[in-house]
Amino acid sequence: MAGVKQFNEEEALGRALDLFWARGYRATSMLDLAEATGVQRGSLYNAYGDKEEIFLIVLQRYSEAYLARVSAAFSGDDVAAALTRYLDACIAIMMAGDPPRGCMTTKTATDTALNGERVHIALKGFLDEVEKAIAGYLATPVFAARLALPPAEAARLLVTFTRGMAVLERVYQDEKRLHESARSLVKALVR
Amino acid sequence: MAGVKQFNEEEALGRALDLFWARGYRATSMLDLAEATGVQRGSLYNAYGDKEEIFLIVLQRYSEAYLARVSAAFSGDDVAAALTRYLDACIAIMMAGDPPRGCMTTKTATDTALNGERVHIALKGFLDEVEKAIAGYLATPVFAARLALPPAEAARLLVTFTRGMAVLERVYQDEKRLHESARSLVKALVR
DNA sequence: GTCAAACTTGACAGTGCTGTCAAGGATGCG
DNA sequence: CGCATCCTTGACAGCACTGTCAAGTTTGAC
Repeated sequence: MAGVKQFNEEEALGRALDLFWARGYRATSMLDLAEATGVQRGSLYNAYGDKEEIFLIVLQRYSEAYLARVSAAFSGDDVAAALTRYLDACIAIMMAGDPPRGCMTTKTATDTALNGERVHIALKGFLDEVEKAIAGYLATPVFAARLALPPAEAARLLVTFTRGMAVLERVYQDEKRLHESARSLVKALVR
Repeated sequence: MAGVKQFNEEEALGRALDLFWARGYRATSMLDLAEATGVQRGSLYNAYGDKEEIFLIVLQRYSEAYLARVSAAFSGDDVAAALTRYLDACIAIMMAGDPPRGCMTTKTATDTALNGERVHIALKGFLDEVEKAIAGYLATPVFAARLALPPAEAARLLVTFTRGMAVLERVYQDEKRLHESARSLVKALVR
């Protein structure tokens, strides 16, 4: 039972993501991770050093998947439809799981901010990327023409708003309510 | 040193509020509260039962102060100015302290949601009240006439957006950025 | 003055988490 | 085959927090 890595790293990191997602960074202990992945605590320390390192790896995967969904939403030439698709995707991401797991980055961001400098920087990087991606899509002339705001402002507003939805999801756990708010935002944003 | 309550309850609860505000519900321990208030841990258990009880009392005070600021913002007959005052007040509340303490209810709401059933219900009640109050002010004809959305929708959107600002405050700690986003929202919301 | 009630204090047991380490076993290279 | 290397495992020390409690002290009512 030793000599070479005994566990499937892909699978273990996937399970670690699920756990961080469900509980947030701080509320997840190494023991939790060990149980969820089936890998002994000592092995995790040996392989990754500490919880922060595991989280950073896992956030990278999360980020890639998230950006892919953002990209998928901004297709076609109807801004309102694209924005609605994007916001609905955000809602779907948060409402997945039983109980719904919410938004991993929002949970972590509000986890007293000082979770560790590197985690904080990684979160900032994630939001920067999302905002930049959205701003890029919205700058398409066919989209920009119908927006009530310049693309960059609209992108920032959307990022802020989706974080707000993540908070309200935690409080109300009411998917319908989130969709309604999302539609309101689209109405206000599209001329 | 006994027989009758030795500590100033007003002052102790005020300090408890400061601590919950700075750290969030979960990250604040009874020991922290004891140190901050100068009241022994045992005395706190004796007087209030447990942390949840203290938090509920303290949230009530917070809520009253918050609603008073909301009310103050919605004066005059210029919607854009009123909304800007409200959002600026939210920002001011979050940026106070050194380091800035952020938004207490947002921190607590995202603290893994299951902080305790009563805390959860109290948070819901707080947001309901804020939304209701804003919707009431926005329903004033002079305000409603210039909104891009019905008052109820606008109120819900504002609540969601301010929660989002609370998250971004944690991530970027950039007051200017928050004011800019706030101005964007006002632009989108006022016709 | 007496006494029950109320408050304070320090201590204790129990739990859970972290980070480290030594011992032991498997592996693959030379 | 021999051996250094790498991984696993269980254990340990240390720390922080919770909730409870008994003992002691003060108070106010009678």
